[in-house]
Amino acid sequence: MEKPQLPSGTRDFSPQMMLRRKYILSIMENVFKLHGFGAIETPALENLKTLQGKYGDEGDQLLFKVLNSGDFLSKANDTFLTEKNSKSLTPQIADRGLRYDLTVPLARFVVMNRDKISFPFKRYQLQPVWRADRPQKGRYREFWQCDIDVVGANSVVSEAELVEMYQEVFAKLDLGISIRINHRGILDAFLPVLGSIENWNAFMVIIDKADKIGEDGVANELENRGLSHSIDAWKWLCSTQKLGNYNQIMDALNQYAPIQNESLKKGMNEISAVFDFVGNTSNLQLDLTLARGLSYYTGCVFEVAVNDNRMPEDYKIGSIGGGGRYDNLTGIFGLKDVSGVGVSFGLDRIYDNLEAANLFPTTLSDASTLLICALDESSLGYAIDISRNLRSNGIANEVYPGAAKLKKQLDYANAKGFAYAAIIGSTEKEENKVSLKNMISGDQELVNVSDILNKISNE
RNA sequence: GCGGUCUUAGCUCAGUUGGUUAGAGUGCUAGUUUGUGGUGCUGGAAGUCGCCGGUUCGAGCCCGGUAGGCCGCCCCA
Repeated sequence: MEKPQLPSGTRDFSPQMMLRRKYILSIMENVFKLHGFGAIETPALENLKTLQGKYGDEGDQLLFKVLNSGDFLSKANDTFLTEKNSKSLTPQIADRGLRYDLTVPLARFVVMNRDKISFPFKRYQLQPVWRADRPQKGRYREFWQCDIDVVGANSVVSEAELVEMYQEVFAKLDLGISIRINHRGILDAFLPVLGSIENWNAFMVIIDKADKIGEDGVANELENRGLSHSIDAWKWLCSTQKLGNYNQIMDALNQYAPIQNESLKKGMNEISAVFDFVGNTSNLQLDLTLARGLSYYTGCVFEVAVNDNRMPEDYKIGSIGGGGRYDNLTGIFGLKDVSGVGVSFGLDRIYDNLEAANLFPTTLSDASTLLICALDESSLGYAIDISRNLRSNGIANEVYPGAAKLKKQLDYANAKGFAYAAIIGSTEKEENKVSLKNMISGDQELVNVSDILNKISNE
């Protein structure tokens, strides 16, 4: 016999888990709509051409590719086949792949539908994405992203709005967070210090590890990678992190001679505008070491982490949201000068955090109000009549399928969390009544069918 | 993609230095006076001990491989 098994990194969701996922989703969707965002959906499958080259080399390796239909090997190059050269062979046998995120499909969507869209285009999208990553806690191969993007406007009003939307969603979920913000312009200002774009890239990758390996760890690694000339800049960055507030960091930026250039000025102006527009900046922090991996960001970048003292001490998974501004993404698909900014909520990690801190409302339930229990086959028709009648009055209810033993039916009622059971046997049927039992108190009384509605809604 | 670790009943887990028919709790199921549960009692079913191979008279236990879970690296939601 074949043992049932799921592909690595994928999960089933039970009814209880779905209740909780929908709880999170509905809060987000509600906030998104209040800000005037509209929903779109795009296919799970995209052409590989659309996806490749947008996420850097690391990202490309994590794309799930889908084999072409039919006799896909017949068109493959003989040399690649005999050499078993997967890298060269893949483009010949796989034209499509599963989407890696929702931002690149959005860019494709915007370009393809530019005649129907009025800009600025504010859309939200709640859909799964796939990454061929090694699964771990908080890290799945299929997971949901909840994206909000504003395309076709370059004002930082949008950045500020997105920050506030993060705040609103997590306030409603009652989860404490901190939002880190930085600007690519500020990071680009370090280019003269590093000397070359290669050095700059290496520098960004290394400083991104700061919270793991510490200040000295980063300094050592810079030394090892031949970037010792950048250690002063790193030490300076660290000193800004110790400054308490945003104004002090901005002052420090103004006074640090090696990076005074246009790029810095642009970045600082935009950051300062965001801080001005956001109503409550208590959980918003300017963090000059925030780099973020995705190669398409050009302006502000964001990252959201849980910051809640109800979380278990040892519970740590990565960020639960992130995003930024991208000026050139639609350009790849032939639509120039369209700027976009967007952020993503990681549904699965938000779920994991809420569960770990026990922050889901206890009232979440999809149980029906009433279970109708027939004691004999001849009462089933009567039970179904009552059920239909109550349902048309908006009372969620169900008839237990079949005249099973009452014990079994009540066990089911308990397991599923019914508030009431209506017990029906020959006596009740003849008198046109039901024995209405309150499943919490255990009280039971014989009531007329017409009184069930009142009884249930009054208590 | 690399390293570590784990996998025994539907679920959570015991299983001593390799030695007869592999256990517990929970869940499931059937009884326990006619039609009353969430808390009683009695019984029952359920495991080729992840999978493949090896060592041995004999393997849940030792060895090799492989799949999956978890953890770390890489990267990220």
